[in-house]
Amino acid sequence: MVKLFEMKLKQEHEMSKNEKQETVEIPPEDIFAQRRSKVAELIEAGIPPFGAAYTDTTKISEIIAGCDADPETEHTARIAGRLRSFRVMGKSIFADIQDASGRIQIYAKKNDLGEDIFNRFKKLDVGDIIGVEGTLFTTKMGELTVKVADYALLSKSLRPLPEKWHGLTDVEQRYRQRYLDLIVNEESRGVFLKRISIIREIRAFLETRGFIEVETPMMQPMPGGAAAKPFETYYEALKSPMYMRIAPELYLKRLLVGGFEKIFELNRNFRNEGMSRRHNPEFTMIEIYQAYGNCSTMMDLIEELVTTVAMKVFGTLEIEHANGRSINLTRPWRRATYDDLVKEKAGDDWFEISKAARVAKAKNLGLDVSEEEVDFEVTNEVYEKLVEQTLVQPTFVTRLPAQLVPLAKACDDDPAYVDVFELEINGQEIAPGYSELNDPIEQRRRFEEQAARESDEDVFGKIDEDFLTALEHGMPPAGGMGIGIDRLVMMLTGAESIRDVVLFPQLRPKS
RNA sequence: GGGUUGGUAGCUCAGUGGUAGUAGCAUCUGCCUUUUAAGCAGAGGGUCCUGGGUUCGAGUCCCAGCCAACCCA
Repeated sequence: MVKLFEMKLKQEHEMSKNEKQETVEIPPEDIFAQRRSKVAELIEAGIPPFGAAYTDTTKISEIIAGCDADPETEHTARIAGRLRSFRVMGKSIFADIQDASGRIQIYAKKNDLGEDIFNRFKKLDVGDIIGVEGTLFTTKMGELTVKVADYALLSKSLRPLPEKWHGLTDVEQRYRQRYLDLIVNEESRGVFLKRISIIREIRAFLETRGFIEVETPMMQPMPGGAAAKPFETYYEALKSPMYMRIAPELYLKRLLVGGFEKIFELNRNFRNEGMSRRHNPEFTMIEIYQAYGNCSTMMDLIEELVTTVAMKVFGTLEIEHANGRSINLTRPWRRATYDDLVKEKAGDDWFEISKAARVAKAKNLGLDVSEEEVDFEVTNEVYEKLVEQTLVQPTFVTRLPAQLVPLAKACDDDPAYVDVFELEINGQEIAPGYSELNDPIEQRRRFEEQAARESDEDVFGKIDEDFLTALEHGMPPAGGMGIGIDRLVMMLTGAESIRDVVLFPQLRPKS
């Protein structure tokens, strides 16, 4: 290893020599070239610019906490991180170093380090990753600072960090070069750490209630469980087309048939649709199924789940959003039927008047509807455009029209409605929940009906016989639900865009 | 897909039809041993998104395109 490294050093050395001969003078504005030449200088001096391990360090946050707790005694520190700022003041240098836990000032003094080490330290750049050892003191200005006794260059940075004052403001660059966003924007780093905690707490919550996490195929020969356009791929070995899943539902139900009773899967789904503030083509969803439960079992479960997670991660049920809205997650959440909510906006007589009257009324309300639309679509337009976004506080919308939700169980008292809910928070659908359909005959009928409607699109026209066969063996009655994790995180963190809660959101490839 | 706004130095941005800005940050040089958006002095750095057009003259006005953001579908 050492030998290899030396060879590499030598090679780079030769290379840099050649480069030097060719480029006599590096223009000062060419930062990359400047940094490359610093790398060459380091190699020449026998100092590896991309150093080795630097272990036995302490987290910066712990150093700070330790000093706060006991300010009297002298503390020492051994830390590693990235240089975030660098202030040379003649024979002394102040710099800030940042690790995953926090940021602390370091101070290098020529008298302490000696001329050689000090001059080498002076050649460091903002962005370099270094290790530092020293004692702690407080400056005149009262800032806790590590006085450098020794340091090691762990990785030279060849490219500059974003501008120090404005930071990284370009939205596109924040997404494309998320690592810069994470280095520079503490809020952004915070949101992702919150996301990670939310997911961890969801798992913890479900596991303490006896749910088990399962994994089902993401590549499926027939995409199902939702109405969405799938991504298509091809499996060479089988010489057959495959689809990225749009939902895990049909596989999870097979597991209910197989005797697993309380299951969940938390992972990615893929939908071949446009992207927007609320949509990323791949998104994270958790689906949860509980045998012998139903729709209201699921409502109770998600109320408890979301409030528990919010308390664990944020310590509060009051979520403040940037737009001044505040969301109160305190239980119990409002439960209202779909029809009642529509009537609130469109009038109590909405379901009694003729279809033509409904279309006219919808137009009056500013909706873009036409006579050709099926009746339930006109009503749903009212719901989607006028009702949904007004549901800021958590609301379970229940008893949806059967046409809207093909996979759920009908209500006992009226087969035109299904026993489901949609949980709306902050004007967004966070989670749908169902009393799952476990009647294989009815399920087949609905599939066939759907297939007839969509026969022009070959993928949807097919019926998942394998799934029906499973159902025909008997699936226990069950409650099921799916929670859009990205949207849940948006709601809990106050993020305005899904791109702010997905580390690497989908973007148009740069040519 | 439609509308709005924008694209000027590495970054953030000024720019009134007449040589592109004493701009800030960053970079380079010099001074500076408790600074902190350190400071002071100096230097270098430009395909004004692309292509047409109007004009004696276009970063600026017009048209088309590309890219992005925001809103709407």
